[in-house]
Amino acid sequence: MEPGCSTGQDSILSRVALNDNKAGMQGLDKDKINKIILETTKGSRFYESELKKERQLNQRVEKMMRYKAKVTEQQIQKAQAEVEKLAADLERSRKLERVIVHVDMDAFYAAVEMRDCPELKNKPMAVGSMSMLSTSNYHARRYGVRAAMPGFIAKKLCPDLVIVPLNFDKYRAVSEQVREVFADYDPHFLPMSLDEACLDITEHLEQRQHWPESMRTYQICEVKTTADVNELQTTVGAETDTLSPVLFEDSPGSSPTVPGADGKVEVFGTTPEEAVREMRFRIEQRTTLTASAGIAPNMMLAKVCSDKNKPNGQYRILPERKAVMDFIQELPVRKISGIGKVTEKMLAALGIITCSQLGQQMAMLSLLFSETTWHHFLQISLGLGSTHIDRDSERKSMSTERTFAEMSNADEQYSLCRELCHDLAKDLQREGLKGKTVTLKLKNVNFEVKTKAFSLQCAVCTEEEIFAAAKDLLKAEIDNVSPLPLRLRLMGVRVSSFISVDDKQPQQKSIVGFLKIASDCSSSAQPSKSEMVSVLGSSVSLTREQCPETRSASFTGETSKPFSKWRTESGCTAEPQQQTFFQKAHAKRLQKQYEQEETSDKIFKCLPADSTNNSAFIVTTHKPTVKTEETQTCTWKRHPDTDDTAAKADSSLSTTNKVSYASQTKTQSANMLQCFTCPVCFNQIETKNLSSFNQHIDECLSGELDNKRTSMDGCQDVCQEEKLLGKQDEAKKEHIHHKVTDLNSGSRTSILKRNNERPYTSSSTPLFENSAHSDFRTPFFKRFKSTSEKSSFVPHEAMSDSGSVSFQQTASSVEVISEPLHKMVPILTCPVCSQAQDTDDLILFNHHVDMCLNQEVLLEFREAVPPMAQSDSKVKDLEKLSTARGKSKRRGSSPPPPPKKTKAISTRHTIDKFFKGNCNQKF
DNA sequence: AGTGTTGCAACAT
DNA sequence: GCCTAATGTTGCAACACT
Repeated sequence: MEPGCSTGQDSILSRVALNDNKAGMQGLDKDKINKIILETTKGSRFYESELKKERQLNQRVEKMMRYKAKVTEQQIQKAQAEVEKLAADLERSRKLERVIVHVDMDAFYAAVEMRDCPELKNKPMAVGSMSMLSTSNYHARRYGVRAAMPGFIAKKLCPDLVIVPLNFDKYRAVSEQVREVFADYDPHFLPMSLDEACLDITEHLEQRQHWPESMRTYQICEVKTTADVNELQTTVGAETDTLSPVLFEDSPGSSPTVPGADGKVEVFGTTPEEAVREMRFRIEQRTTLTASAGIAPNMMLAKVCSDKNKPNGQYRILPERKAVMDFIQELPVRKISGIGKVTEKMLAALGIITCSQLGQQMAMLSLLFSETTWHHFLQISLGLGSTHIDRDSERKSMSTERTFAEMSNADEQYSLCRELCHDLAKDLQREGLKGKTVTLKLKNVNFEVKTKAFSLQCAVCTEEEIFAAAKDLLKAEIDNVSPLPLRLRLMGVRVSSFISVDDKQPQQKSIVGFLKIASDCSSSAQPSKSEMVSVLGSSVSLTREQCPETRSASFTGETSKPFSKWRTESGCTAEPQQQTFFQKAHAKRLQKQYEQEETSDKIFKCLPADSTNNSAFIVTTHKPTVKTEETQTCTWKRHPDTDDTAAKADSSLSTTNKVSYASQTKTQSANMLQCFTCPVCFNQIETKNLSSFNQHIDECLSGELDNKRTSMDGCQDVCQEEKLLGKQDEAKKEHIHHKVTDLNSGSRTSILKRNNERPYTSSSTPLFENSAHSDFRTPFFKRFKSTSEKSSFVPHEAMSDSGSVSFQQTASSVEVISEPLHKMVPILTCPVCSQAQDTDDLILFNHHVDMCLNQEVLLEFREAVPPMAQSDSKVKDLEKLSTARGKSKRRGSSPPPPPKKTKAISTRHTIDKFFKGNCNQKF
């Protein structure tokens, strides 16, 4: 046996054996079940693979223990001080006022199948295939059959098991019904998966206090499943006494739907428990399916609570520190979302099983685990979690993968690869996504998984483009094992690093490209959604030919006609289908687009007017050949507790020359009056349907409105502004003025300070070393300041020389932002016409630039635009690909990626949903 | 040489 | 005989820049 391989049967059992950490699985004959599982699985390649993983994990544990043995008392003391300090900080920031609810449908897929096929109700059944089960009903769980178990093993455990194939369309439809109920309690609820969601019902509860009883009264329609469940309880209960008492018994807060109650009414109270009981009642009435819920002051606790009284039950942790700590004390760490098999084992090796033990060993944990990880542990031990439900997390990647019987033939492998690329391309195009990284995932017959990624210069979304990269990665792997065949059991293709609106210059259909009739270089038949968004968001993109003498200076007014050198980068152009685009677009996309613009830290915005009428001038310059990015951003970050109309001005000068105009309008719900910003004339158009808005744009494009709107003088704009403001409430008007004032009073220093508030995107390389604490740990881990400390520092860009130069350049072009303007009158020079503007009002100035820019765009358009040089970057990608075999290539220091904002609602659980952080260990 | 950035692999649900 | 599929986050090391 090799060193560190102490894995015996007991150890491997933790991997392959029954995991009864699931509702309905208590009191089973685990030994008997495990014996069957082990007999079935032993000797298989899967088993061998699990053994290998187990050995690796054991080695990790041993390494950790060896390090632990070397830790000195002095180190522990020092660490203890740090832990206590952070704990005190965290304690101070504890928030108990939100009422967070986590709802989880009971055995969802199985319940849906049982509902639709009554014969299944009293049989042990599972949903999935012989290869893998997704879930099982409570009958099947009595036999040890559970989710993530292969069907063939389940059949050994329960020969009568009925396996029903998955039917996602059906589950999606039911999920939609459930979500409609959720939306009544929190319109911003966060779906975690088809059967799970997190809600913040704080506001609902406030309103509910004033509701008359009639609004809390529901008529009971008898739900058959309840009767059946009761029947089931009797039946199953008769079979075994070990059935969990909560399994089929209504818990105190559970659904009031009882047999014989048909036609009666049920009145729900105003407490959180009553509101959640009502929600579950309504779900059951609507779908005849039951749900369980957890109510707590944060998401982490709510998630744990929802499991507490499963099925068909609920549990609440009162919003008091003591209640939280009492709940946490004896809670096994494995119950916490984010602590998996590996972490559980690592902690168990340290004698940590419960959350209170976790708290007791924090000093040691801080020495053994990375900063992120131990911070996460500390939060758990204090019962802290996220109190803010963020629905805006966007999709980061998209992939498709397939498992199959052994495939060793290279031709077949390439053909499958192409097939996967085809499917993925379709999915990407459906969601309008393009990404720069293509990853190939391979699993060989020994269950060894390997992923190989390749980053392209150009974002891709077509089958050919993806396949071009994927097939090379595959070839590299085939060559690697040659002359032996590559024996695969799984292949997957993923595309990630989605480009943001700002980033997609080389491919983005500018309004010019969009209007130009030309063939689509990307061979993508359909315009992507992002493209639609970019048009809808009125994003006009021009790219200037690289021209050093006009770079940067163009914004200072030193160059007389800087924009004359701009041309469109519209290699990917579309048919003039604007009508179709607009018709297809949903108002939400406009909103999303605005948010994208707002959160991008690589844009310069003179001033967004307000949240409902947001017009911003964005200037970024990039010089692709220059390695250092000259970017400086000034951000007025939205305070989380304030309203959503963040006053914000970002300035940046980086090195590709790019000007884009973006304007966005916050929209209302579909059939309400909506306000759109015309991408041509920038007028605010109020309309109930997009068609009339489209018509308006058509008119603008045809020049009719263009002619009508010849004046660019401030008066007209003021009138328009006033007109608009008149339609908003006074508060918003006030807000605009406030923002202008805020901008004007911002001195350079204050801007830099505010810049610190810019949220840090996650970086594996911390920015600031904590010398005070790093001394004794640095050899093993890089130690850095805690997040809270980081925020008090000036961001690295702000401190860099190039950053300050860039800032000044920016500042000189938009003096409004850089000097204490309440003391001086700014001179605003239009970067398009180079004329000094006789106004200090940024709104007016923006309007002027909008118009100038627009004139330029239309002029360019009329003069027929040369095709973009996108092919250059494609050639580069090909060259890069050809040299990529077997070894990863590092890219040069290109500008950091801006926050990726693509549309998506994550339907997966992520640790981050419950905390901020992950659990990767150092060992 | 020190530090920031990027890509990959591992680990999580 | 047979052990899924999709997606997110982080640590670490290699690379690039100053």
